[in-house]
Amino acid sequence: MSHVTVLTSGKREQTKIANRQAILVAAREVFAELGYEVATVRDIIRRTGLASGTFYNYFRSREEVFEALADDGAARFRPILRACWEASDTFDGYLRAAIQAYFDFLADEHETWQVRRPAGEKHPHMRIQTPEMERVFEEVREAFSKAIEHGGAPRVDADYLAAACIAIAREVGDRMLERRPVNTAAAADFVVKLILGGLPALPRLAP
Amino acid sequence: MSHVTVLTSGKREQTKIANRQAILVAAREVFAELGYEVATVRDIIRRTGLASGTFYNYFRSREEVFEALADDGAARFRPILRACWEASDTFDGYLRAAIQAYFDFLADEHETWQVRRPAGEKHPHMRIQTPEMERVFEEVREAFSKAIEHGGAPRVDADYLAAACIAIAREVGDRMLERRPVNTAAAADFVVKLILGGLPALPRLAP
DNA sequence: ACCAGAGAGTGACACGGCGTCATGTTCCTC
DNA sequence: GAGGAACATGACGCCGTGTCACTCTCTGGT
Repeated sequence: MSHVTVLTSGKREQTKIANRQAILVAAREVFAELGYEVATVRDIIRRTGLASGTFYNYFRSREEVFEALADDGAARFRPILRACWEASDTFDGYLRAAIQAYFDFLADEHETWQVRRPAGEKHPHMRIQTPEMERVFEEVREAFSKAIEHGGAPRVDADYLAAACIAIAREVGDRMLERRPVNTAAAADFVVKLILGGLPALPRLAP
Repeated sequence: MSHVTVLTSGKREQTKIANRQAILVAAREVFAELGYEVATVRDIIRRTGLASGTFYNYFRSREEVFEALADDGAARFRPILRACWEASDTFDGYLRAAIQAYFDFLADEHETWQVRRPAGEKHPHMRIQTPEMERVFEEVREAFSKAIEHGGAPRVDADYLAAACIAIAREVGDRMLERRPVNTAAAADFVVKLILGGLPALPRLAP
């Protein structure tokens, strides 16, 4: 019998991971099928086949599972965003790459999951405020701040600007998904031009 | 005894109106104090002193009361928006007036109600999709379309543009409310310049 | 003035979801 | 292999939900 123990490969650990995953998968399906508002913790539990108490070993509430799913989305997008930053040498280039990447990501997630969204329903795609989503916001704001410092952009209110950019991307992104065919390039072009066009016109901060 | 009967002044009608109003007021308070997610229909009922069955004579669910409140907000804002349109003779003027009006409206509502919003919590301020909110969107889109027709703005995608403008106003508006002091003029200036600056750079549609 | 009936208010009730906890089971450590 | 820690289990008490049979009050017609 070998004493070789791969890190976190005890049977205990594995079922723990498996259970958590099972709950997340079930929750994703349930939210997609019933809609977030209607779905209950019991619906999720039933689909996993676990006992009700087990659920509460992993999440405190339906809300918390939802956030975990949302956080997961943001966490998957963040490295992409980071890559855009590292691959770009100008502010314009970064912005264009980031927006395009976001729209592609959105379109991809959308068709992977086939979210039926009952009219203005909550869905865990970057819309809710989670720690990971907060980091995405920070990253965008930082990118803008750096661009300002290095003269790649005028001295404007980076906080408002980041908020505005994310808001535009979210909203136009949503509308993009409702058009047929889904055209991420056109949407990205629209958003990028709006932002880059508006940037020079923005009120300047005192230095 | 006079036979003069003011329209809809039967006792029946009056209590009906009063009850509906009582429920809305109670709901507003409960949502503000507990947050939308946590509040229950029972909380609202208890505050009104009515019987539980009565609530369901007026609204089908907690969600429906919430929408009524949200709709109310949009309904109060719409005439303001309309007035901005009628008072302006240029597209720029309309946009500036509308954004400024929205931010003033937002600041006013915010302090009237003293909404404590438990971190990313839903609140019935123009965020949720209601019939009245849909009409606001339509109105903005129409204003843009008309401006395009009359040559006051380039031939761009009015749908994306309206979505983008509303998104920016919402998001920057929210951040504005979190700064001290609340400066609606500065926020409006930011948003207006961003949009008007970006407008000429937007991709044109085929005529 | 009166009455019949419509329309609204009432709250007990059956149902089901919620989160907990005492108990059982499984794996890990020594 | 024994002891114990960690986790799974599901019955349970609690509470919110939406309904419905019943009551009461207002109204319109005679």
